[in-house]
Amino acid sequence: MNALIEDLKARGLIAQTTADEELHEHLSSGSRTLYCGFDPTADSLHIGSLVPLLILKRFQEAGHKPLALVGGATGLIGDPSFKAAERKLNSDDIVANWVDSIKKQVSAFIEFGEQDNAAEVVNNLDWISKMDSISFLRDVGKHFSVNAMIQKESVKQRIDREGAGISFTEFSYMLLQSYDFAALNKEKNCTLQIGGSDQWGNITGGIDLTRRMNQEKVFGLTMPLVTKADGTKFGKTESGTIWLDPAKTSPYAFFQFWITTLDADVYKFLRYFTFLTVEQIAEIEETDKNIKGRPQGQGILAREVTRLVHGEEGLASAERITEALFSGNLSNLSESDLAQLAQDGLPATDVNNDSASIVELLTSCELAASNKMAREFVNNGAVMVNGEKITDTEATITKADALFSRYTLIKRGKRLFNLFIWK
RNA sequence: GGAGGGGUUCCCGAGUGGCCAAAGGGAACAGAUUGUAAAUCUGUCGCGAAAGCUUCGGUGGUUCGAAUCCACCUCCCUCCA
Repeated sequence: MNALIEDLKARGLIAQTTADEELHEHLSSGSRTLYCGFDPTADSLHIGSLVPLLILKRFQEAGHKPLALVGGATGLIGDPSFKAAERKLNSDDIVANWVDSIKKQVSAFIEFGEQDNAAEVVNNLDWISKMDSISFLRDVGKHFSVNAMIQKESVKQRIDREGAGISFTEFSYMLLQSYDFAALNKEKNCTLQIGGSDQWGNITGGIDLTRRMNQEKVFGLTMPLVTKADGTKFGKTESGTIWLDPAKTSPYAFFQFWITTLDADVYKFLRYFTFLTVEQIAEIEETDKNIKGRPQGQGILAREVTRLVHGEEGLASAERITEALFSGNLSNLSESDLAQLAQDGLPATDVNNDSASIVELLTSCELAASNKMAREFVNNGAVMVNGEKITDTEATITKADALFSRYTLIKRGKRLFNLFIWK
């Protein structure tokens, strides 16, 4: 039995593998090369890609060589797997830009350098763009049966469902990804592909193609889809997707995302998203069972994952804001603390007058979408100004009332803040 | 190329001339309760203080009145070739 696979199993991180026993043997008998693909569908990855990224890292720590494939070519096509509808094509230059930013992000998780199992980032545009359409159809396409392809669960809803449909472009996606595996096997002796469970069809396609083109036996491993106990979608909040790019989701917002993890999910997420051992996590869970009130799991999860993604500094800034806003008294904050909060990525807005109505302030930032909503929030008692509840919709906030004549901190609801800076 | 079916407010989806800012569900938001949970209960959920205004793929038309009828355009789907 292979220790790494056993650990992944214990963490619940394995959905399916091909040739289970042979895979154990394969990984135990030497340093292997594996890859995972990341298609550029935006200028940043989001936390949905965190599980595969961390698994690449786990493999590397176990002595294997990870390849992060950025889909410069496949990103131009669009993966139809389990997607309800055909997607819009993005232009070459946009995708090329995305490839660059995603390359950088991916690089933060795995070690490069001189060691034998140093990571590499590859781009499938490098080999796919070299292939002409005749070779594609003769050398790759000939190995695929359309009969088999339309049977794949991943495209079923597009084929069966009334009102859906799939273009030849997206239908061919599987062939490109399959060819990636064969090409990486040939060039880099890559023998394992990992991915989310939605990639199973594409991965097995690649395994078959590699056997046919290269006469090589290669393996696949998929991770389960990350789900939440309440059935809502993982990775989204009221303010949208949680990105890995700190410019798109601040370390503070990122930290907050994890801190609000449901009790029912937190230990599972600790196993998925941290490098704490399963034994350590079991201990945390055991301790939490015996304390009344707030469990410690969410805090540990938030700290571990924020450190992994944003480093010690990002974690420190996230914790500073969290500490200031959620533990007790705002009046304890010094002027430099307040200045630091804005620096650390707490949403902040400049105000150019000496006074403004509460409604104006709320609508001038993300806290309220319209005057109507702003009034409703005030009426509901959802608005706090510098820690004091405001219930008068006509209230005026002045510079003179500001903390240090400069800062007004407004809270809407349980955990949404905006700092106003008077000029 | 031919025939047919569609595009409704964040999503799904009802609505075929006035009672429609538009059913229902989901998501979301606020309050109570709590642990910055869950569950539950209450309220909100186009804009506007209100009068009212803007919306049902687009443009134009019929009508006292249109999401609903007509014309053209556009995008999507299904089947046939």
